Amino acid sequence: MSYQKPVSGCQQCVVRNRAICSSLSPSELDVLNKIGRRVPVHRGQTLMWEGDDSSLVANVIDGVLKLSTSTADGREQIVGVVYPSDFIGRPFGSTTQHSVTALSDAQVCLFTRSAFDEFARAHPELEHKLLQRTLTELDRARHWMLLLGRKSAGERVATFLLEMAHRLADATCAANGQPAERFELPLSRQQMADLLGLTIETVSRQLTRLRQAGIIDLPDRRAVVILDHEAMEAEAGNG
Amino acid sequence: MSYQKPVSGCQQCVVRNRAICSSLSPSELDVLNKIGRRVPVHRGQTLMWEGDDSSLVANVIDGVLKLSTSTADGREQIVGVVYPSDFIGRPFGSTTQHSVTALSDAQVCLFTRSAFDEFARAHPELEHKLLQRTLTELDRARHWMLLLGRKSAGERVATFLLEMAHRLADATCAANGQPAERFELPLSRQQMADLLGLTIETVSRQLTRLRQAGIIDLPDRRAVVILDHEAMEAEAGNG
DNA sequence: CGAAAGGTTGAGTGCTGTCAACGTCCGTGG
DNA sequence: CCACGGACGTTGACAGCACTCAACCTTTCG
Repeated sequence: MSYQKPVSGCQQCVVRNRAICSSLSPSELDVLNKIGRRVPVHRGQTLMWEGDDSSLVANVIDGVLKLSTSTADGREQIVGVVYPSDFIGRPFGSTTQHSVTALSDAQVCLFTRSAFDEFARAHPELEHKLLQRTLTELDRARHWMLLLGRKSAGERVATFLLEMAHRLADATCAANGQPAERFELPLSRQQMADLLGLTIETVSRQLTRLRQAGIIDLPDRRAVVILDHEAMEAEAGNG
Repeated sequence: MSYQKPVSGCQQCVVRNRAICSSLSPSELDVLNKIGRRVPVHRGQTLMWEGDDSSLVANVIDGVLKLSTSTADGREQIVGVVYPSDFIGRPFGSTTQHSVTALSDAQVCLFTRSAFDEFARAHPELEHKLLQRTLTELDRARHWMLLLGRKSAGERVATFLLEMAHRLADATCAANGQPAERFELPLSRQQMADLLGLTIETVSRQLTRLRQAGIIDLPDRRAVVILDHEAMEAEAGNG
């Protein structure tokens, strides 16, 4: 991993006002500046490995990354997807419980865990932001457990697309004036399957079914257009 | 819900040294004492409802409770099981994302969220304990996602029994000198099914299969004895 | 242009859900 | 004390959804 010189200035950071650092004063930021390094991560590169000693933590500046775990025989489950301003790694703990891999080229602001832990202990406002973020992630993870434990393949795929639309959508208007949503998937079919607890073939079939039903369009492999938002909600099992 | 007089003394609390309150000095405990109330909860009673305004939080003093969510059409998923010294409720957030229901008669130390939030903001050591606990819960939830997304019914039941044994086991020795573990399940078959993302029939069949294979014994409806720990690990898919 | 990676479609199987009957345990009330 | 009813659990028959295996198509890249 190629370390670069210290972050030129947290003040100019694009996630300055959204990441947990937003709790800090300019002088505190200067200190943080000295212990963090901005590091580029290439698509497919794994930043942390499941089971490793937890020696690094980071803020995501740009790009999308996955968190994943595997069984002994190689079955994989994606347990989280993180976006700019999200926090990754396991502070205050000895081992990392899941791997972190870049889904797109990305940039992260990397800290050694020991330096970050020490800094965080001295800055309660930062810990508070981290607590809020962790509580939100826990709610999200538990909500996903409902999908994995109780939803059908059709419901899983529809739920996933709606969540992606919610996170990524460029709201536009179709020619007929009906609202439409288009976005680019940050995941391959295999990654969607690993997130949804399905196989690649089942994901593909469900997407085809939704397309043939006129509920979505798939202009290319990575693009999705939601044509009928109401039908999607029904497909997702939301009332 | 019947409120009782304020906790007579946190100093004497059985979870005093394990719950997040362990971060507090005697004088700080006195303050906390004034805003918390010890409340009994009967088996089956629901303390918080999914979707409600988050107006209460609590520490578990005694008993076992479940956290659960449901789909619009009534399918349920248990997303967590909490034990004495665990924290429940959603501080610093407006709504509760899952219901909390007692699996056994229980006692909790209840706070209004507003009072707790205010107290926590003023006591960084308490927030730090809460952060550690939340990070651990997040790791646990994400690990359970692997079970729900990727494991077979047999693996799920075996994994669940091993985790229960780990949490509850009275280590004993069988007559032949081989180590054995016996424990009482805090969950009914239906609740096990809701936790594992299975049906009650499938749980029952897998238990019968493990019993007939000589890997476990089921002395009565709620008791389990693990006869062959190694075989259980293999059944659980832990390589 | 060819190969490799990613994605779709089809045929068939099997695991787990559904529906139903039956068994067991326990508390209640005659 | 016994009869009854309800909650809980087990077992069986069957069906269907999702997985497996395989072929084929599309896109990308050397």
